[in-house]
Amino acid sequence: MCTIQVPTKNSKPIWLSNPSYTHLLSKHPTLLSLLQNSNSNSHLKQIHAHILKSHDPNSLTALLEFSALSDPKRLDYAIRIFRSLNPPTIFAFNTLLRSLSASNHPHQSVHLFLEMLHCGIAPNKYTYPFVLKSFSAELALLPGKTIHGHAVKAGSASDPFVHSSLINIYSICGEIMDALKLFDRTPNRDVVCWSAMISGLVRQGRFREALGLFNEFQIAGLEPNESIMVSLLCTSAHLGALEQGKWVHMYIQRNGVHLSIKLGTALINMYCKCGVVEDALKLFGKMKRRNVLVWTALISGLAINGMGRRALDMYQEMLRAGIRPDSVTFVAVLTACSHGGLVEEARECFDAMRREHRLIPKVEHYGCMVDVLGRAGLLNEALDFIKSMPIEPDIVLWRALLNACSMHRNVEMGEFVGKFLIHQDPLYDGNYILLSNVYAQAKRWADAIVVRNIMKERGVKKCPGCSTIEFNGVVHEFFVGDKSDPQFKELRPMLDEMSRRLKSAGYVPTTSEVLLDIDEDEKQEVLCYHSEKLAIAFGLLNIDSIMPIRIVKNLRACVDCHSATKIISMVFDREIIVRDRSRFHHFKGGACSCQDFW
DNA sequence: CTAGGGTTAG
Repeated sequence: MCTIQVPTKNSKPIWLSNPSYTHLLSKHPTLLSLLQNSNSNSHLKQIHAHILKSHDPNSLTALLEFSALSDPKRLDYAIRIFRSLNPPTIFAFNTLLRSLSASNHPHQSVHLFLEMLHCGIAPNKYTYPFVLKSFSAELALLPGKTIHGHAVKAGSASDPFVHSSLINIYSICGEIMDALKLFDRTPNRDVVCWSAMISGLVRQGRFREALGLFNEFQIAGLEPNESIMVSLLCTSAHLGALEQGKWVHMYIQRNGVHLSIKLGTALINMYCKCGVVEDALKLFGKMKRRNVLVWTALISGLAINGMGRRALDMYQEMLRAGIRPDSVTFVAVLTACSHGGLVEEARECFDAMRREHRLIPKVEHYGCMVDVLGRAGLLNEALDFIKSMPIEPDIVLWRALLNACSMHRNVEMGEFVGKFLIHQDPLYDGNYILLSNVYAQAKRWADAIVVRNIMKERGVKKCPGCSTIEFNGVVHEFFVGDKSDPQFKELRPMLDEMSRRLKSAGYVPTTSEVLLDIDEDEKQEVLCYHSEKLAIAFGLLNIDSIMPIRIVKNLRACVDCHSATKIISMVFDREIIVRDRSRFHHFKGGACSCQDFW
């Protein structure tokens, strides 16, 4: 006799919210009655025993499906049931492949797929999406291509699900051209096919192309689904294109789109990355469910907007709300500390991460700590910290130290770290620039020039400064010293006006970072044409005077642009918000939100 | 039984 414990009133039927389980259970009403209110493994075993006695293969498959999909921990159990099937059905194979594709070890799919072929069972249109999903997770391009070939031969490649899965794996593996080729050849593109392609472009950082494709999508008269909206928000966040991000938000509101947790996270992230923290907070307040990703997006958003203290408060609130922080949360929390100069708080968080939250710090967490210590000027301590690390420091971490050396004008350490980094990563321009800055700040011009020459000899090009500004829904781009730009003529009077007003406000250009072997006047001239200043001039000329001027640039803010922008915000009485490659600067009334600490 | 999407150090 098999005894099944009667479920109590309070036990939660957790899987009933998941459509696949309801589907499964509806096919097997007996199982439904037994499993509906039970979530314990002993029940599972009892039911298993019961089914074995009844010799009902259908029930056994149903139990396999239940074990494979209800909880990742039950996958082993599912495999044991699978092994008892002789021969396993295509459905059993698919179910296990489906479970593996969502598990932490998707690579096992390949063995199962081969076993399937070995058993003489032909994969069907359900098999391919699962296998491809597993391979995507592993970035396994070649196996993916093999599966592609299989699907073509089997006549399944034109199935819309298989087709989208193929577009997805090619773009995840960086083979955008192949993904586009498939996309172009799609006969009746459904929305998911578009969304696979758009998200593929976004994933590869090809934001302009993604926007272009979305434009085509709209022309085709289709309505975006949630995935496309998330991809668009991600694009807006990367480009700092607030207008476009707001458009998506308006679309959501106008069409009564359900604000899912993913969509909410994407919106919060977009507002933070566009420098509009208030709107991010407003949205956060409206969200009914908040998981660790939502909280982390907000904490990191506050951090990059110079609200380190507020970010830490948020983190405490998250703990009080019973949400467990993950490894990414700690990156955000430590970033908040580093941008806010909160050294002690950072140390506490770093310790709490291990002790209280049982998370092993990864290289990025050590990197954050080096950044915290380095920015605070504790360079020797930062170096000792690196020496005591139980894992190998990476290039990014060393670069944080070099950056700190440059900030705090420590030539000895800067020279050592800079040379080491150039040796490690000779093709990266940033290392040369930082080292030559370190020399220039110490007025060691000859050394600075040597570094620049080595860079030139090796054909390493300095990434040109570029600033963008959104106006009337169009993103305008300005490059450093780009006098050939037709807009430059129009900007000229405003640039002169800026110069005049800056001078009368007592502004003195900071030329220590200009390395060219030229005289002081020329250096000042070079600084005037930094892309950021061109964009500000454009903003002052075109953007409505009650609106803040929002600029996104590709490099870190240079010292001169930073001090000049502070004064411009005062003498022109304009709020100027600049996003540099790692954080925000909110300039207002002559001061910056970063408190000159970036 | 199937495809797509959210947070991450400088």
